Amino acid sequence: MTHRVFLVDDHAMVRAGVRAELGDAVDVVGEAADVPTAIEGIRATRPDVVLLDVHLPGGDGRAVLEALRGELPDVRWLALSVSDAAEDVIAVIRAGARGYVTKTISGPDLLDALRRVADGDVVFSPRLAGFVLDAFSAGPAAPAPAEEVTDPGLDLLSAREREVMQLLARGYTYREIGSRLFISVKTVESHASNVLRKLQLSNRNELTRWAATNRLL
Amino acid sequence: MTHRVFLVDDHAMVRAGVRAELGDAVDVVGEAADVPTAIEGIRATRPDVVLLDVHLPGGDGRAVLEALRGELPDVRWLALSVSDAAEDVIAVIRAGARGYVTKTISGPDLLDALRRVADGDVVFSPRLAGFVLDAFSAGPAAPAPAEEVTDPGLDLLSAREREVMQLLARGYTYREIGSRLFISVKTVESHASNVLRKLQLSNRNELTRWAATNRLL
DNA sequence: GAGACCATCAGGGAAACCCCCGAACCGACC
DNA sequence: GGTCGGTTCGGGGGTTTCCCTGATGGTCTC
Repeated sequence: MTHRVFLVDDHAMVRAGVRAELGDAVDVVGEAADVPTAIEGIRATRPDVVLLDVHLPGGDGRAVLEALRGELPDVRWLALSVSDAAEDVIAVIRAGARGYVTKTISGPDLLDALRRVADGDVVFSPRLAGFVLDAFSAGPAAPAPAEEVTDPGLDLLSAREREVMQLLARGYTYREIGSRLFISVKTVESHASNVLRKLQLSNRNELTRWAATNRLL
Repeated sequence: MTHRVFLVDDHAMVRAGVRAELGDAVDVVGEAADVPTAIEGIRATRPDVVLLDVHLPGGDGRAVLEALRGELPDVRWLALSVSDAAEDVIAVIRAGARGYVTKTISGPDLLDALRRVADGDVVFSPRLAGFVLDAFSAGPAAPAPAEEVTDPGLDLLSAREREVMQLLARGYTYREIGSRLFISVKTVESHASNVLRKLQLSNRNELTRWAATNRLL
């Protein structure tokens, strides 16, 4: 069964990219580039999931969500954004989105996330899960508890990968990590590559920042 | 005039390295590898400055300082550590040390730091100065005000260097920083190199970590 | 036993990083 | 007028990062 998806993003290229990546795996029932068009289109098509860009001209994507969540309780919302700032994530989650992924996500992963959200799961990019959970445990303002939280981030990594991740975040070079763990530089490269891919990070600086903000150092 | 210095560090190699680096520029009147030996030696030799490792077996280096500061008020203390954790720094400064440098410091810089401390100045590694000042401005528990604070860290950097530093810490590549600031990649390289040297960091990962722990992002 | 995952390592290559040197221009300061 | 520091670049070169393909062997599960 293909889920019915509505796209909201002000960049036509992004919408085209999402369409191309998703292919026939889902049914894209409509698109919108701004808040009014999105509200109208979603109201008309009643999709299973709305893939919602957080930053839109003429109001946040959150405005769309808040305008319709009462009216269309069966619609699930997955936030899509370039931003990984905690405030953006938490704001849209509090508004009612069932997930939040960044635009660095791969096509297959996006498809998987859409399906999970449509099925009622809660989905985050691995690197975001940490402070989303922090925010929920700290501030008791969240209404709906998550049935299932996928991608707890660290749990994606094997024990060895976690080990390498820590040393990467602490600034050690591949060579230093290798001699510290008594493995070759090439093995460290493998683990590092896996870590970055699994956490959807593109280089070790993002890893360092991620680890620092999540107090994993 | 050569200052009389006492070394406290549990690693013989570190003590040997300090001796070698300092050469005849100072008079090393004694060494110790643990707390009791240090207390005894310092009491016997009454040096101008004690170069004190923060982490010692059988008690912190702070124990040495607290045991002797009342008895020997003329002795100046310079903390030497591998740690740049805020709590370590602040604890030993509050205990009465007149400075704190990490073991990444160069020989000439260490000599300079020792002389400054012996002369009554307060000396920090540039990257530590930030949160030391923060701690003092936040918690008013510090007894002795510093006559002169050298190396205020961020203040070491020019305006342009601070700008580049921020973007570096945020993970932008040299190329991206260049196009964002409308300067060439080579100029970015120059600024980056200056930033790392001035903050005594060896690569941009350490910079990212430093900026993250100091909330400069 | 086949498949899936993990850990280990290799070769190769593009890009980025970091440093060395030198140079030019400019403004401030003595 | 000279010196100093900041900002702007260039050449050159070694190191590091990151990805690609591919290979081996171990464990675990179905």
